[in-house]
Amino acid sequence: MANIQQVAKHAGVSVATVSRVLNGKDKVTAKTKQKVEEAIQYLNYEPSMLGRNLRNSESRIVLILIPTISNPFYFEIIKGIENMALSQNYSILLCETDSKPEKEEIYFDLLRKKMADGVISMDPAVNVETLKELAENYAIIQCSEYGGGIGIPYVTIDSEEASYRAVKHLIQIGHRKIALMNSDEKFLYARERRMGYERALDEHGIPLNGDYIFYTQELGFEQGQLAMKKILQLEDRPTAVFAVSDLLAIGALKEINAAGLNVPKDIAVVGFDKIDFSNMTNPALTTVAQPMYKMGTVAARMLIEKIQGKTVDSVVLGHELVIRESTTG
Amino acid sequence: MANIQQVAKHAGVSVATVSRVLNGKDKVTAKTKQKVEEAIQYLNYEPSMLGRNLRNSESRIVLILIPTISNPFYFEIIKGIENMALSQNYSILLCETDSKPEKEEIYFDLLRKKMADGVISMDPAVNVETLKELAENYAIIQCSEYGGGIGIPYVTIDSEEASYRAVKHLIQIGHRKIALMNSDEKFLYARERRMGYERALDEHGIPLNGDYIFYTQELGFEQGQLAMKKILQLEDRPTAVFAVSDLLAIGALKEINAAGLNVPKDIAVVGFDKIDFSNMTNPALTTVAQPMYKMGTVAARMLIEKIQGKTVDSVVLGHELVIRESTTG
DNA sequence: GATGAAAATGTAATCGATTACATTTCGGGT
DNA sequence: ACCCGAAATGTAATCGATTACATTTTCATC
Repeated sequence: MANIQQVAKHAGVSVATVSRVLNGKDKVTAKTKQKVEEAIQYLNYEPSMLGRNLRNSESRIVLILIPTISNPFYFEIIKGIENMALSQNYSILLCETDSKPEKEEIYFDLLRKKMADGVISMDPAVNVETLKELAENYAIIQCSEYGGGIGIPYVTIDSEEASYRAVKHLIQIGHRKIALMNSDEKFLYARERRMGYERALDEHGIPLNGDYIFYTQELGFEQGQLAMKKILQLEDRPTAVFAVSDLLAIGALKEINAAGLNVPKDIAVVGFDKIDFSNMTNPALTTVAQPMYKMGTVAARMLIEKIQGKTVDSVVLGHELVIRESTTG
Repeated sequence: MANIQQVAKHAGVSVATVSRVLNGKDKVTAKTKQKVEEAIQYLNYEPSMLGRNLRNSESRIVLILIPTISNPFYFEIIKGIENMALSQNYSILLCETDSKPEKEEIYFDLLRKKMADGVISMDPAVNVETLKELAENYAIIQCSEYGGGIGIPYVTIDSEEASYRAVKHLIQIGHRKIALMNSDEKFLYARERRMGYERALDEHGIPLNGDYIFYTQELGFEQGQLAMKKILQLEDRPTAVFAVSDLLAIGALKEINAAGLNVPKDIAVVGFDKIDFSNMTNPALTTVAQPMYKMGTVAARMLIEKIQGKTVDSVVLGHELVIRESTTG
């Protein structure tokens, strides 16, 4: 547990020289460098980031805000962020907010107290006012979800278009009675996905049926089951369901099976996100793939640039419809 | 972005007094306290943890080492750790090692550089030698996985007993040809689970059949599929499969379905861990529930006590067999 | 109002690094 | 041998808090 003073003393040089060897940007003679390195070896010295961070007024930590760790949707994004961050010597603090303002505040406080250099928010339920306020003084990027027009840079996909394509696929394979399992429209992406749904119907001359649109409070498996229960009770039962998350879709799948019906023969199902599990279900799920890893790396790069004081622009990434058994049997 | 000096000046007191108000343990007059609080308000002051951490030689961050974030097994444990940690004013840094020593080293370095106060390791592939060495100077707890007899406190379940009960359940509902889908026996828990399997067979007079034991490199879905493929090709096909992780079991499930066979009629399946998804499959999976949330809180409490210099003892928690459709239809 | 112990507050060292600026050393040219 | 600029190294301030110890204030008591 030696410090830089002791290393300097042992090497017979000043702390400045030790620091220079450590950081390697200022010049030191090969000979002194060796002396210092020997002392470091000998004393088993590891520079303390506490001292360095204070001096540099940085923590080299970035926060990732997610509503819950249980949604596999975030896995690849997080990996993307992590790898990019690590390559730039940042570590990531994963923050589960449970969509609760109290927990959100705990993590925002880390930012205010300089324990974190920036935030990547993926929580759609984040308090936009607080975020806007924080963005004036701190580096903040929104990833996947974004509040819309608040001047915080974001990286996301074109939800409207993705939704449009998913529904169009269902129409093209012959469906006309298509239910939409959406999340609460207080979220921008939910509104966008409904618009895509409507545009696809409209374009193919299918009248909009309000009874076919369902809203769920969260994007989980249970909510999917519940919504599907309601759909199955409709008099004029849809022949296809488009769910705005894979977990919802997997819930629907299970419920359809439980009712003794077949996917996709009786009801086709499309999900959204292409989480790992969408491939493990029976049948495998047709779904919209978001470029999650890329999204993560892009978000991380943007954040780091923001931290360095550069101005960064928002990014919209592409997506892809992955057609599997739940629509084509 | 005010600092404590400016607050002191503005309030007309010394920095010591401001610090006392901040920490609230030393006494200050109501009047000065108010003055200070007004100054804090006025200047929008937030104490910097960088300064505080340096002075206190702590980071108030704990590391969680997991092989991969994609295995839902860790969710509840992480939640448990997080909640306990937050309640004690610690934040958690989630570290995905991908079971690679290089990544492991990055995170261990954070510990050495005082960026973290302790580690909870859940990586079975962790380098035991390094861990042992680190444990001499730093607070380290092993959670769920443990290297065995290295003097690092751990919290886990009785794997042998859990495995025994799972297999016994299969025997009790009539199975005698039971395959074991195990992971590499370089891991202690894998050896223990095989022992439980053997004990159950032995106790019921069922001879051990080496052809029924399969080893997989990792505990994922694909490995489960692969192993199941091999099992299905056996001449004397087993009527039941016990997999040491739910992901393996889910892979098996999918493969059995793909072969046109029925679970549990043709082949019964038991998993291990009770991850969220074990309930979402069709049929729902019989599995061994580990008390994951509890495990997390216990591990976190142990770690914090270790950080505070106390000595802590290892803990073995209970488990529970959850019987669902994949064995009882 | 003087006294003194207790309570409140202040002073300054400290944690461990980085770095602007000052000083020393080096080496080439004459 | 001497001079001078460049290169290497050293000195000390700095980041922003906490806290041991010193000093001042308060107030009950006589």
